[in-house]
Amino acid sequence: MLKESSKVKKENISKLMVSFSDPFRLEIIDLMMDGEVCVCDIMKLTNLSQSRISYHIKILKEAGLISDRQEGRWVYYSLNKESLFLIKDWITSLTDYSSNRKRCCE
Amino acid sequence: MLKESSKVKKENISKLMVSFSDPFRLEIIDLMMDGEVCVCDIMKLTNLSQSRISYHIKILKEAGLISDRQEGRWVYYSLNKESLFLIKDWITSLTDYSSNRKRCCE
DNA sequence: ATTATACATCAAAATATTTTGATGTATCAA
DNA sequence: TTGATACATCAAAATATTTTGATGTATAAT
Repeated sequence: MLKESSKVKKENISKLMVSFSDPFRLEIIDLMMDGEVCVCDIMKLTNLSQSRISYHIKILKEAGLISDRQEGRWVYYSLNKESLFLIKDWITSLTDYSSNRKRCCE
Repeated sequence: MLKESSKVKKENISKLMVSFSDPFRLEIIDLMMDGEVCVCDIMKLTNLSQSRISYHIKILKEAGLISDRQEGRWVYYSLNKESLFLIKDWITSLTDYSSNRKRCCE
Protein backbone atom coordinates (compact mmCIF):
# COMPACT_ATOMS: atom_id res chain seq x y z
CA MET A 1 0.00 0.00 0.00
CA LEU A 2 1.21 3.51 -0.73
CA LYS A 3 2.36 5.55 2.22
CA GLU A 4 0.48 8.58 3.52
CA SER A 5 3.27 10.81 2.23
CA SER A 6 2.63 9.78 -1.35
CA LYS A 7 -1.02 10.87 -1.40
CA VAL A 8 -0.40 13.94 -3.55
CA LYS A 9 1.59 11.90 -5.99
CA LYS A 10 -1.26 9.40 -6.12
CA GLU A 11 -3.71 12.09 -7.19
CA ASN A 12 -1.34 13.08 -9.96
CA ILE A 13 -1.17 9.48 -11.03
CA SER A 14 -4.94 9.31 -11.14
CA LYS A 15 -5.22 12.35 -13.42
CA LEU A 16 -2.42 11.09 -15.63
CA MET A 17 -4.11 7.73 -15.97
CA VAL A 18 -7.40 9.37 -16.93
CA SER A 19 -5.54 11.36 -19.55
CA PHE A 20 -4.30 8.08 -21.01
CA SER A 21 -7.74 6.50 -21.03
CA ASP A 22 -9.09 7.77 -24.33
CA PRO A 23 -8.08 6.18 -27.64
CA PHE A 24 -7.87 9.53 -29.41
CA ARG A 25 -5.64 10.92 -26.71
CA LEU A 26 -3.42 7.88 -27.11
CA GLU A 27 -3.22 8.68 -30.82
CA ILE A 28 -2.26 12.26 -30.07
CA ILE A 29 0.35 11.10 -27.56
CA ASP A 30 1.62 8.70 -30.19
CA LEU A 31 2.13 11.59 -32.63
CA MET A 32 4.14 13.45 -30.01
CA MET A 33 6.67 10.62 -29.84
CA ASP A 34 8.32 12.16 -32.90
CA GLY A 35 8.60 15.57 -31.26
CA GLU A 36 6.56 18.71 -31.06
CA VAL A 37 3.26 18.98 -32.85
CA CYS A 38 0.68 21.70 -33.24
CA VAL A 39 -3.09 21.27 -33.50
CA CYS A 40 -2.99 21.65 -37.28
CA ASP A 41 -0.51 18.77 -37.48
CA ILE A 42 -2.84 16.61 -35.45
CA MET A 43 -5.79 17.63 -37.63
CA LYS A 44 -3.98 16.56 -40.77
CA LEU A 45 -2.73 13.32 -39.29
CA THR A 46 -5.91 12.18 -37.54
CA ASN A 47 -8.91 13.79 -39.27
CA LEU A 48 -10.31 14.86 -35.93
CA SER A 49 -12.06 18.22 -35.78
CA GLN A 50 -10.22 21.21 -34.37
CA SER A 51 -12.37 21.71 -31.29
CA ARG A 52 -12.29 18.01 -30.58
CA ILE A 53 -8.50 18.08 -30.62
CA SER A 54 -8.41 21.18 -28.44
CA TYR A 55 -10.63 19.43 -25.92
CA HIS A 56 -8.34 16.43 -25.66
CA ILE A 57 -5.24 18.61 -25.62
CA LYS A 58 -6.72 20.46 -22.67
CA ILE A 59 -7.17 17.26 -20.70
CA LEU A 60 -3.62 16.14 -21.45
CA LYS A 61 -2.33 19.56 -20.41
CA GLU A 62 -4.31 19.67 -17.18
CA ALA A 63 -2.99 16.25 -16.26
CA GLY A 64 0.53 17.59 -16.73
CA LEU A 65 1.31 15.09 -19.46
CA ILE A 66 2.15 17.65 -22.13
CA SER A 67 3.73 21.09 -22.25
CA ASP A 68 3.01 23.90 -24.67
CA ARG A 69 5.09 26.59 -26.26
CA GLN A 70 3.63 29.37 -28.33
CA GLU A 71 5.40 30.74 -31.39
CA GLY A 72 3.41 33.29 -33.29
CA ARG A 73 0.07 31.83 -34.21
CA TRP A 74 1.18 28.31 -33.50
CA VAL A 75 1.17 26.43 -30.24
CA TYR A 76 3.58 23.53 -30.11
CA TYR A 77 2.79 20.64 -27.81
CA SER A 78 5.19 18.03 -26.57
CA LEU A 79 5.31 15.22 -24.06
CA ASN A 80 6.38 16.10 -20.56
CA LYS A 81 8.98 13.50 -19.72
CA GLU A 82 8.82 14.10 -15.97
CA SER A 83 5.22 12.97 -15.90
CA LEU A 84 6.09 9.90 -17.88
CA PHE A 85 8.82 9.03 -15.39
CA LEU A 86 6.35 9.55 -12.55
CA ILE A 87 4.04 6.96 -14.07
CA LYS A 88 6.91 4.61 -14.78
CA ASP A 89 8.01 4.80 -11.15
CA TRP A 90 4.51 4.08 -9.98
CA ILE A 91 4.18 1.06 -12.27
CA THR A 92 7.57 -0.11 -11.04
CA SER A 93 6.39 0.09 -7.45
CA LEU A 94 3.52 -2.21 -8.44
CA THR A 95 5.75 -4.78 -10.10
CA ASP A 96 8.15 -4.76 -7.17
CA TYR A 97 5.80 -6.24 -4.61
CA SER A 98 7.15 -9.51 -3.35
CA SER A 99 4.79 -11.19 -0.90
CA ASN A 100 1.99 -13.38 -2.06
CA ARG A 101 0.29 -14.10 1.23
CA LYS A 102 -3.42 -14.72 1.58
CA ARG A 103 -5.28 -12.47 3.96
CA CYS A 104 -8.78 -13.47 3.04
CA CYS A 105 -11.58 -13.27 5.57
CA GLU A 106 -9.69 -14.33 8.68
CA MET B 1 4.83 6.60 -34.15
CA LEU B 2 4.14 2.95 -33.39
CA LYS B 3 4.71 0.49 -36.20
CA GLU B 4 1.91 -1.38 -37.92
CA SER B 5 3.06 -4.56 -36.23
CA SER B 6 2.36 -3.17 -32.79
CA LYS B 7 -1.33 -2.45 -33.42
CA VAL B 8 -2.57 -5.33 -31.28
CA LYS B 9 -0.32 -4.32 -28.47
CA LYS B 10 -1.62 -0.79 -28.77
CA GLU B 11 -5.19 -1.95 -28.25
CA ASN B 12 -4.08 -3.81 -25.15
CA ILE B 13 -2.46 -0.64 -23.91
CA SER B 14 -5.66 1.27 -24.47
CA LYS B 15 -7.72 -1.19 -22.42
CA LEU B 16 -5.11 -1.27 -19.69
CA MET B 17 -5.07 2.49 -19.50
CA VAL B 18 -8.84 2.63 -19.22
CA SER B 19 -8.65 0.10 -16.42
CA PHE B 20 -6.31 2.48 -14.59
CA SER B 21 -8.55 5.49 -15.12
CA ASP B 22 -10.92 5.13 -12.18
CA PRO B 23 -9.89 6.19 -8.66
CA PHE B 24 -11.59 3.20 -7.04
CA ARG B 25 -9.82 0.84 -9.38
CA LEU B 26 -6.55 2.50 -8.45
CA GLU B 27 -7.43 1.85 -4.80
CA ILE B 28 -8.12 -1.79 -5.54
CA ILE B 29 -4.87 -2.08 -7.49
CA ASP B 30 -3.14 -0.45 -4.55
CA LEU B 31 -4.46 -3.15 -2.22
CA MET B 32 -3.11 -5.83 -4.51
CA MET B 33 0.43 -4.52 -4.11
CA ASP B 34 0.59 -6.51 -0.90
CA GLY B 35 -0.44 -9.73 -2.64
CA GLU B 36 -3.65 -11.57 -3.34
CA VAL B 37 -6.97 -10.20 -2.17
CA CYS B 38 -10.53 -11.40 -2.37
CA VAL B 39 -13.65 -9.26 -2.78
CA CYS B 40 -14.42 -9.49 0.93
CA ASP B 41 -10.96 -8.10 1.71
CA ILE B 42 -11.63 -5.17 -0.57
CA MET B 43 -15.04 -4.63 0.99
CA LYS B 44 -13.53 -4.41 4.45
CA LEU B 45 -10.69 -2.16 3.37
CA THR B 46 -12.59 0.25 1.15
CA ASN B 47 -16.25 0.29 2.23
CA LEU B 48 -17.36 -0.13 -1.36
CA SER B 49 -20.42 -2.30 -1.98
CA GLN B 50 -19.95 -5.85 -3.17
CA SER B 51 -21.48 -5.41 -6.61
CA ARG B 52 -19.59 -2.21 -7.11
CA ILE B 53 -16.34 -4.01 -6.41
CA SER B 54 -17.30 -6.88 -8.69
CA TYR B 55 -17.95 -4.40 -11.46
CA HIS B 56 -14.52 -2.82 -11.15
CA ILE B 57 -12.83 -6.18 -10.76
CA LYS B 58 -14.45 -7.26 -14.01
CA ILE B 59 -13.00 -4.29 -15.86
CA LEU B 60 -9.54 -4.93 -14.43
CA LYS B 61 -9.82 -8.58 -15.39
CA GLU B 62 -11.01 -7.91 -18.94
CA ALA B 63 -8.10 -5.53 -19.43
CA GLY B 64 -5.77 -8.33 -18.39
CA LEU B 65 -4.43 -6.39 -15.46
CA ILE B 66 -5.37 -8.95 -12.82
CA SER B 67 -5.62 -12.70 -12.60
CA ASP B 68 -7.99 -14.76 -10.50
CA ARG B 69 -7.71 -18.05 -8.70
CA GLN B 70 -10.65 -19.76 -7.07
CA GLU B 71 -10.33 -21.64 -3.82
CA GLY B 72 -13.60 -22.92 -2.46
CA ARG B 73 -15.97 -20.03 -2.08
CA TRP B 74 -13.22 -17.46 -2.37
CA VAL B 75 -11.75 -15.93 -5.49
CA TYR B 76 -8.30 -14.50 -5.04
CA TYR B 77 -7.24 -11.65 -7.28
CA SER B 78 -3.71 -10.51 -7.94
CA LEU B 79 -1.84 -8.18 -10.24
CA ASN B 80 -0.69 -9.59 -13.53
CA LYS B 81 2.92 -8.53 -13.77
CA GLU B 82 3.18 -9.15 -17.49
CA SER B 83 0.59 -6.46 -18.16
CA LEU B 84 2.42 -4.08 -15.91
CA PHE B 85 5.64 -4.68 -17.82
CA LEU B 86 3.77 -4.11 -21.08
CA ILE B 87 2.70 -0.69 -19.89
CA LYS B 88 6.15 0.08 -18.58
CA ASP B 89 7.66 -0.76 -21.93
CA TRP B 90 5.18 1.46 -23.69
CA ILE B 91 5.88 4.39 -21.37
CA THR B 92 9.57 3.79 -21.91
CA SER B 93 9.12 4.00 -25.66
CA LEU B 94 7.50 7.39 -25.11
CA THR B 95 10.34 8.71 -22.98
CA ASP B 96 12.93 7.45 -25.43
CA TYR B 97 12.01 9.72 -28.33
CA SER B 98 14.93 11.91 -29.23
CA SER B 99 14.12 14.33 -32.02
CA ASN B 100 12.51 17.63 -31.33
CA ARG B 101 11.91 18.86 -34.83
CA LYS B 102 9.03 21.10 -35.81
CA ARG B 103 6.81 19.88 -38.58
CA CYS B 104 4.09 22.44 -38.26
CA CYS B 105 2.03 23.45 -41.23
CA GLU B 106 4.68 23.46 -43.92
C1' DA C 1 -32.26 -30.64 2.69
C1' DT C 2 -31.56 -26.08 4.50
C1' DT C 3 -29.10 -22.16 5.29
C1' DA C 4 -25.21 -19.03 4.96
C1' DT C 5 -21.31 -17.23 2.56
C1' DA C 6 -18.75 -15.35 -1.44
C1' DC C 7 -19.20 -13.61 -5.45
C1' DA C 8 -21.33 -12.62 -10.34
C1' DT C 9 -24.77 -10.56 -13.16
C1' DC C 10 -28.54 -7.67 -14.47
C1' DA C 11 -31.46 -3.65 -15.62
C1' DA C 12 -32.50 0.95 -14.39
C1' DA C 13 -30.99 5.29 -12.67
C1' DA C 14 -27.40 8.48 -11.80
C1' DT C 15 -23.50 10.65 -13.33
C1' DA C 16 -19.52 11.78 -16.27
C1' DT C 17 -17.29 12.25 -20.56
C1' DT C 18 -17.16 13.31 -25.31
C1' DT C 19 -18.69 15.42 -29.56
C1' DT C 20 -20.57 19.08 -32.27
C1' DG C 21 -21.15 23.45 -34.17
C1' DA C 22 -20.94 28.17 -33.09
C1' DT C 23 -18.50 31.95 -31.47
C1' DG C 24 -14.31 34.32 -29.47
C1' DT C 25 -9.37 35.87 -29.38
C1' DA C 26 -4.76 36.62 -30.86
C1' DT C 27 -1.48 36.84 -34.54
C1' DC C 28 -0.05 37.89 -38.93
C1' DA C 29 -0.17 39.20 -43.94
C1' DA C 30 -1.94 42.13 -47.56
C1' DT D 1 -7.90 47.86 -41.36
C1' DT D 2 -9.49 43.86 -43.49
C1' DG D 3 -9.24 39.23 -43.93
C1' DA D 4 -7.21 34.83 -43.01
C1' DT D 5 -5.10 31.50 -39.94
C1' DA D 6 -4.45 28.92 -35.55
C1' DC D 7 -6.34 27.83 -31.74
C1' DA D 8 -9.53 28.20 -27.34
C1' DT D 9 -13.98 28.12 -25.27
C1' DC D 10 -18.83 27.39 -24.77
C1' DA D 11 -23.43 25.23 -24.32
C1' DA D 12 -26.25 21.60 -25.91
C1' DA D 13 -26.64 16.98 -27.52
C1' DA D 14 -24.88 12.48 -27.83
C1' DT D 15 -22.75 8.82 -25.70
C1' DA D 16 -20.37 6.11 -22.16
C1' DT D 17 -19.42 4.84 -17.55
C1' DT D 18 -20.67 4.04 -12.91
C1' DT D 19 -23.76 3.05 -9.13
C1' DT D 20 -27.58 0.80 -6.99
C1' DG D 21 -30.43 -2.74 -5.46
C1' DA D 22 -32.26 -7.07 -6.73
C1' DT D 23 -31.58 -11.60 -8.12
C1' DG D 24 -28.68 -15.71 -9.48
C1' DT D 25 -25.11 -19.38 -8.77
C1' DA D 26 -21.76 -22.17 -6.61
C1' DT D 27 -19.65 -23.80 -2.44
C1' DA D 28 -19.76 -25.35 2.03
C1' DA D 29 -21.32 -25.91 6.80
C1' DT D 30 -25.28 -27.67 9.85
